[in-house]
This record gives sequence, structure tokens and C-alpha cells, in this order.
Amino acid sequence: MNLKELAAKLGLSPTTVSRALNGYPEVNEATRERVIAAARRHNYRPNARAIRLATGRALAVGHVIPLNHRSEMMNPIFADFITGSGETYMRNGYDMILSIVPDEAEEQTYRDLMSRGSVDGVIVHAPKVNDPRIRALKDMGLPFVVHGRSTGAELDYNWVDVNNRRAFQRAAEFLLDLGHRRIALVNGNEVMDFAVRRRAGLTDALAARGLVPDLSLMFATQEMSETHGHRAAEEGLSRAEPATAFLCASMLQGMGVRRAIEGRGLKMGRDVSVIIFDDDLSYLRNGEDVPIFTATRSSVKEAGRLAAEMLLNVISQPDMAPQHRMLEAELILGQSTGPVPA
Amino acid sequence: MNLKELAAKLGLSPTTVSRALNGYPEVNEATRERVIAAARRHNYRPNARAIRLATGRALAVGHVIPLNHRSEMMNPIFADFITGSGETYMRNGYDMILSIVPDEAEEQTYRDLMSRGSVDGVIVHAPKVNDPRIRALKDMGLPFVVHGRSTGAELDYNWVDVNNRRAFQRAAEFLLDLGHRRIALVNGNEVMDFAVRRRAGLTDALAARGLVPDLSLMFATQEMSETHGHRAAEEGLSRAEPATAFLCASMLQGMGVRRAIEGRGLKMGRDVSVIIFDDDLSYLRNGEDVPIFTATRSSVKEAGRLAAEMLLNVISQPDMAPQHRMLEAELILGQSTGPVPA
DNA sequence: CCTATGTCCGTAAACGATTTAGAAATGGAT
DNA sequence: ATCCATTTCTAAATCGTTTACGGACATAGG
Repeated sequence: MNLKELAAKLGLSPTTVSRALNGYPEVNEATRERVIAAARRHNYRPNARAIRLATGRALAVGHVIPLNHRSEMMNPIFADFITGSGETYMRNGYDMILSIVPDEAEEQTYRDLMSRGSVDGVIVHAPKVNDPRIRALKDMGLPFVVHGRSTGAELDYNWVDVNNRRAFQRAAEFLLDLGHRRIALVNGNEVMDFAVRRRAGLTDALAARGLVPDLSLMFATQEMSETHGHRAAEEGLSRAEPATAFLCASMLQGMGVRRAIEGRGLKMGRDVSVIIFDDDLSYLRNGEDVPIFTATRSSVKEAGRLAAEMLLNVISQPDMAPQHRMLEAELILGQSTGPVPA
Repeated sequence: MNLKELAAKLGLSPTTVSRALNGYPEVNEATRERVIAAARRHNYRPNARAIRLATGRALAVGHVIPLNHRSEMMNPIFADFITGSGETYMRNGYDMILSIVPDEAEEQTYRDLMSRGSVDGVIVHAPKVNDPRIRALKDMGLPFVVHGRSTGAELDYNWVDVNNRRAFQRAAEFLLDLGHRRIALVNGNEVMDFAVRRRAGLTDALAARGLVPDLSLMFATQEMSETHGHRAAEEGLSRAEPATAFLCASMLQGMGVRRAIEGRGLKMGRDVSVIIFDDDLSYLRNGEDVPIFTATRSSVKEAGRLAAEMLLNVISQPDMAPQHRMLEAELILGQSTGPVPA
């Protein structure tokens, strides 16, 4: 059942039917109701392909997920992010198109999505320091929102980010207040922008107390996984002067650190303190009612929701000034931290 | 730059240009090359919206992800699954459209995708026992492939599944050979079809040795998470006759079980044995070179690849007989199993 | 020489909606 | 009765491709 057929059944022109269904004012309310009733009765759904061609809009946004083909690993936060953004798209009649591409092909993917008219805008995931995609997207004129930021990008652009620096700074201050001086960092890969900011948060806090970071306790694991966290903690605990506290960039790393601690017969929270960054992932809850890990918490799902809303705004008002949204992580107290052992 | 403009520049009709670019035979090879060169030079990309309307194909497949709105949790295997399927779509020029919907709205979502012409087919995720979606999709005539199966569906349909029953049967036999008799099951929610099959695998193995399952050791957790695994193991270990082995449906549950074991000062693999189902997720590796957990392993990413290929085949040949692909899990030996303590 | 067969290319009509321009009907005001 | 504005609707163009059909030309066969 298409528009023409429906119009024929009603004895109206396709134009009027279209206008009636889309809420245009120049149609009698009586006919509008008649049209809507008939549309419902005949189960009419406008053909999305035709709408897209006629309006010149794709009614779709793209999420391009870079796949690090060395580790073949997709960022685990991604599932939660799209859970948040997906609902916004649905409510506004937009489709979400996912492209998973090796990271070196990402820029070309944006170009294709754009020039073939498959999307009206994109979300940029996992920005690196000095990420070239930002300049490229600006040049192409494709609306975009970055989840995170890119240090060194001289242009202004739309982003939604959590205050990674402040989060790790506060976490480090908390550990310092507990007397910890040998604080190990179990970071993500430091080509990623968020990792650099988290590291800066730690060094800021140390510097504020006149301490210099011990580079032998700064780990940046290739993957933010349990095993990599475990390995880093093994090293940090076997130093001549072992770490008394760990600051981890992810829950999984934190679990690996805990395993290393307990593997040595030590107790987390008593002998060694651990703070993690908790993205509040649905499938990796930090405890149920009472949190296991002390953590800086910020919901990545919420970030997804905000980024999607921002992108739809940017699409509908293309010459709007760049939008920014900074989220603050909350520091929540769990059972994994305590005063430094005497 | 569109087709008409490109044709004008070449002094040809749009028809000829279209045919040249799409490899139709009725065009001189010399002109074809001229056209291809010009298309490349002017950076011409055919408008996807127009192609879709003209051909009547969506050139897109849908993945409808049910969101259990009680737990607000997306299945964590999903990210790996689409990593596998995504590449197949890309190679064949298909888009992947993701819809994340509360599970009660899922059927309506399929209907919308279909009648508005947004997709040529869908992948059905997370089938339940007696899943009504299968009948609904058959009735609608929308091509689909199920990741998993649905016990009780009287119709035949396309599916890609792992042999869950055999996997858990073999795992249980292995534990029985090691002398274990009190084997706890830490299963997923048993409205899910795969969970029922895994349970059947265990009870099969027990029955083959004349044993009856101890219902007080059969857990079906609402979520397959670390905390739920931990809680189940706490119960299983505090029985009058505690479990000596655990059969877990996921890696995360296994990690929770390990935590419960170690929290009691016991050692996994010596005091208590654990076998997990390992979906070979990219962000949850079971060890690096040598596996931590003894596991039944089957790559969900591979399943995604196979399901995508099957779906594209079904789309291109709609009256093909239903296709099935059964994957066998391999039983890999880790450090989490050993003979039952005396 | 005429016709049949191929080869190569163009014309025009789809595809199914939106949207522009304009016509017909209606209602008041003069 | 005339004029103008407003309301309501229609016809036709448009979006950028694909594709059914047909024409021109060359070559081969009779």
C-alpha cells in the first residue's frame, strides 16, 4: 500500500494525503482525520526509501567503530554507549548505522557514508591525541559529535566528554590523603586522548604535594583487559618498593589487579588499595548495592544519550556554534581502599 | 556530482554511464574505460538513496537487539557478534542497522523495518524457548537468520548455533571423569533457549552415569554477570554438602565463582574445579597463551560472520530451503580443573 | 541488394514520496 | 454582483538512479 493507492481509495490527490499525514496546515481537519483513519485502516507506512530521496535527508546517523586490527578488539564500552544513543534515534525516527572498520580505513569510511548520502551525521568514537579525523570531517562538512576530545586539535568541534583529568586527580588526592605515596597507574593505551588526560590528573595531584611520579609504576596497557591489568599489577607489586595503591582506567583492569593482589595472599583494601574508573557498564556492575571498588563513576550510556541528542541538534541546525558537554565523574567509596599499611 | 552531470561531461546518456559503471555487457569496452576514468577523476559516488528507491532494495540488514528493561542490560556477546557480521556486510555493500528496543516492542520493530522498507532482512538475537518472533517473521515474509534456536518452534527457519547441549555434556563428563559428583550449574536465565540446552547437556551427562541432578546446585542467574556468578557460588559452597565443581555459562560468571572460591581461602583447580563457556570475546580473553579457565570455547564473532553470510544468501535467493549451521565448541584445558579432593 | 543479427547507445518511464505553483471553491466585504 | 482573501485541493516537477524498449549502424548471410 503506497501513497498513490491510498489517495485513490480516498478520492484525493497524493499531495493532500501527504500533507494530511505530515501535519501541514493547509488541509481541512475533517479530511485530515479521514486520511489518518484510512491510513491506519490500510496499515499504510510511508516508504522510507522514497522519503529519503525526496527530502534529500538520510534520516540516519553513522557510528564508525574503529577496530584495532592488531588486537582485533572492539572497545567494550561501545555496547553501552549505543544503548544510550539508540533510544534517542528511535524516538526521532532516525536509523543507527554501524560501520566496524580497521582504524586506518576510518576516514575513508566517513567519506563514503557522506558522499553516498547514507547518513546525515556521525559520532566519532575513541579519539586519539591529535586525531586527524576531526579536521577531515570539518573539511567534508559532515555534521559530527566526538565522544571525547582530541588534545591538539586547533579547531572547535562538538563533543561530549567526561572530565577524565579531574576524576583521576580527585582519586589520586583521595589516595594521598590515605597516606599512599607509591601510587601505580594502570592506564589505557596513551595514544588515546582520554588516557593522556587521566595520566595528567594523577601527575597533577602528585605535583600539588611536591611529589614526582615514579615512571616504573606507570603502566599503559595495550588493551584494557583483565589479563593486562593482572600483568601490570604483578610488575607493580614486585618492585623493590612496591606500589601500595593502584589507579586503574577500567573495571576489567581492576579485576586483574585484584587477582594479582589476592594471588600474593594480600587483601585488597587493607594491604593494597585500588581505585578504578567505572563506566557503569550494564554487564560489569561494580557490586550490587554496595560497590566493590572505590571508583570514579560516569555512565557511558548517559554519554551516548547526550551525544545523540547533540548530533540531532547539529543536524537540524547546521550553522550552530560548536556544542560542548562536560560530564563530571563522581567519586564513590567502595571496599577497595584504605589507609596505607604502616 | 551525480549521474546526470557525469553523463553530460562525457557526452553520453545517463543510461550508458550507469551501465558502464555497473558492468553491464551492452557497452563498448573503450567507452566503459572512459567512463570509469571520468568517474574516478570527478570522484563520483552513486547516491545510495536513489539506488535504493530505483532497485527496491534496502541494501541494509537489521540487527534488533532486545533490551531487557528490567536489568537495562545488553547482552555482552553482542559487540563481538556484530564485529564478525559487520565485515561481511561491508564487503557486500550492505549497511548494518541497529535497533535497540525493549524486548516487548521487538516484534513491532521488525514490522516497521519491513513495511517501511528499511532493511532486506534481519538477524534475530537471543531467542527464547518458543520464541514468537519466528512465527511472526515467517508470516511477514521478511528474510531472517536466528543466532541460536528456539525449542518448540514448529516451523523450519534459518539459524546459526553452537551445540550448547553437547558442549556442556562433554564438560560435565570431563568433571565426572575427574571424580566430581557434586557439580553446580551457574546458568543463564532459563527462558533463554541456549540456557535450557546447556542444562540438558549437564543432566544428560549425569543421567548417563545414573546420577540425578541436585536441584539445590542448579542456579539460573538473571544476568550472566560477575556479581551474580559470585552470589551463586557463595550459595553452592555453603551447602551442607558443597559443590566440588562449577559449570558456568559465561566467563564473567566464572570470574565471580573464582572470587567466591578464593574468598574462602580455597584454590580454584585444586579445591574446587570450574569450567566456563568461553565465547572468545575480544575484551574478555581467557588468559593469554595458556588459558586460565578450562572451557568450552566457540567464537561468537565467527558465528556473527556465518550468520551474516547466511542472511545475504537468503536475501539473494528467497526461496531457498532453510539453512542451518551447527558449530561445535572445543573443550580446552585450563588451570581451573583438577581431580576431586579426597 | 535485401534481410537478419549483433553491437552499442539513447529515450523515457519507472521507483514513491515531497514540494512548488497554481486552480477551484468558499466566504465576506463593499 | 464584484472583488479579494482564504481555504482546500490538484497537477506536475523533483530527488538520482535503474531498466524496458527501441533506434542506428555495421556486418554477415542469402
